[in-house]
Amino acid sequence: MPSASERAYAHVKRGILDGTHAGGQFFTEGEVAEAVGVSRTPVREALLRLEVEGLVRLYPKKGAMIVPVSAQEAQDVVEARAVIEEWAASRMWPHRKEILDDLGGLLAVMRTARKAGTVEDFVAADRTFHERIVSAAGNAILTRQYCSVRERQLCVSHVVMRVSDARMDRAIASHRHLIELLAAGTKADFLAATHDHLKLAHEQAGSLR
Amino acid sequence: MPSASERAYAHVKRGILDGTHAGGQFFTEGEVAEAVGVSRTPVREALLRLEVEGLVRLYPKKGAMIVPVSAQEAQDVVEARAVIEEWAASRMWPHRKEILDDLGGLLAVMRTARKAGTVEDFVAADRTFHERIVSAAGNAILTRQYCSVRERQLCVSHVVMRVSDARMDRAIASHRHLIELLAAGTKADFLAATHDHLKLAHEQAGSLR
DNA sequence: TGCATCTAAGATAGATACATCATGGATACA
DNA sequence: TGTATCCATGATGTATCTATCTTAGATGCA
Repeated sequence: MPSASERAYAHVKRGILDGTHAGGQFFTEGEVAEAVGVSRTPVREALLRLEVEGLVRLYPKKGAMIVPVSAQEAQDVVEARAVIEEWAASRMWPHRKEILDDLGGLLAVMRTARKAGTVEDFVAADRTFHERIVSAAGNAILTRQYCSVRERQLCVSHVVMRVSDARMDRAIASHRHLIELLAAGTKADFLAATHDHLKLAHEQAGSLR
Repeated sequence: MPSASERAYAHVKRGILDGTHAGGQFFTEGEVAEAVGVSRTPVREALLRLEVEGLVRLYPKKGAMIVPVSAQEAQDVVEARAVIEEWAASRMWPHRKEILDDLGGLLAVMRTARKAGTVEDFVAADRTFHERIVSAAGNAILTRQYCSVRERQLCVSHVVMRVSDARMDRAIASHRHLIELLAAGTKADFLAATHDHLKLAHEQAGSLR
């Protein structure tokens, strides 16, 4: 059984990420404590972690606010992704063979999720796909920061758009292309494809404002 | 007067950053609580924040350990810096005039600190110098991550090397050069100079292993 | 001597109690 | 009626207390 503070953490985070609680909304420690069925102490720890991650903002003696997603932030998230992913694409190139199988498996998961219509699974596989590439670049610090950015992007997604079937199809094709290039392409082509892949996300974020 | 939890946070962090407490060292909440003169509750919060930042690692029911700096991590820190700073250099170029005065002031601070031999001030000014450049690129997420990386680099520095007079002189020259390029150089030259500036740090980190 | 087990000390995790502070509304006065 | 002040309410910040868990060391047995 997970600890009380972890349950509180997961509860609040889930509420934010799945869009149940919109940005800008205020809430108190007591509310969370009662909802989760623990005391305020573990809730405080959970909120603290969430603040460091940038999901909530704590106002001393007043309460907690879910950080709203601004148009600016949507852009920032996508740009941060691009900076790290494009660096990673170049850096991981020599190690590409080691993760090809993993990536193929994740692409299969995406296909399955597409057919089953389980958007959650699709998005998760997409995230893992790119995380595998980034972690293959071998820098623990940047990998960690990348994961944090992707998580933040989940909140943004709820504001910006819904994941449509067409979008999933395009994503599948794009990921398949990336795998093909890793398996039997040139480094330059792979970098270009990575860039294009991210440009798509950039344009989508741009549509927010 | 700062809150109890902030005092605890500052106390522990200072101990780690200035090298008083070496990496790998264990300590308990109670020790910190007694040293700072507060109860264990705010200490817990402080340690939690420090764990998220990656400075300490908490072992459930056992205690806290100061994360030791490995050779790998020293490399990772420098590389993370380079990735963000080189991106920032390119991105902030159109806005360079807005921060020139600030940068000049910081260079002056570095010169003063060099003469006075106050290494602390020198290092702080150096950090702020680069943070200004990164924040001028206008991405709040990457700026935040950059600050976190730089902070981590402080721990690394204590392991890798001491800041010598010669090193300070070189740093001052290098920063002056960057300012000159921002004031009246080309973008390409500035990017190249940024790259060189970071390569120096990279080689220093390489000397750790 | 070597190993398994038991026990006691000490640390964290969590709950609860209390102090402090911010805020909104009621009240008194001009 | 408008405004300033006061107070009640409710939230956080901190201290303290209890339960649980980990582990080092003592103890007993082979």
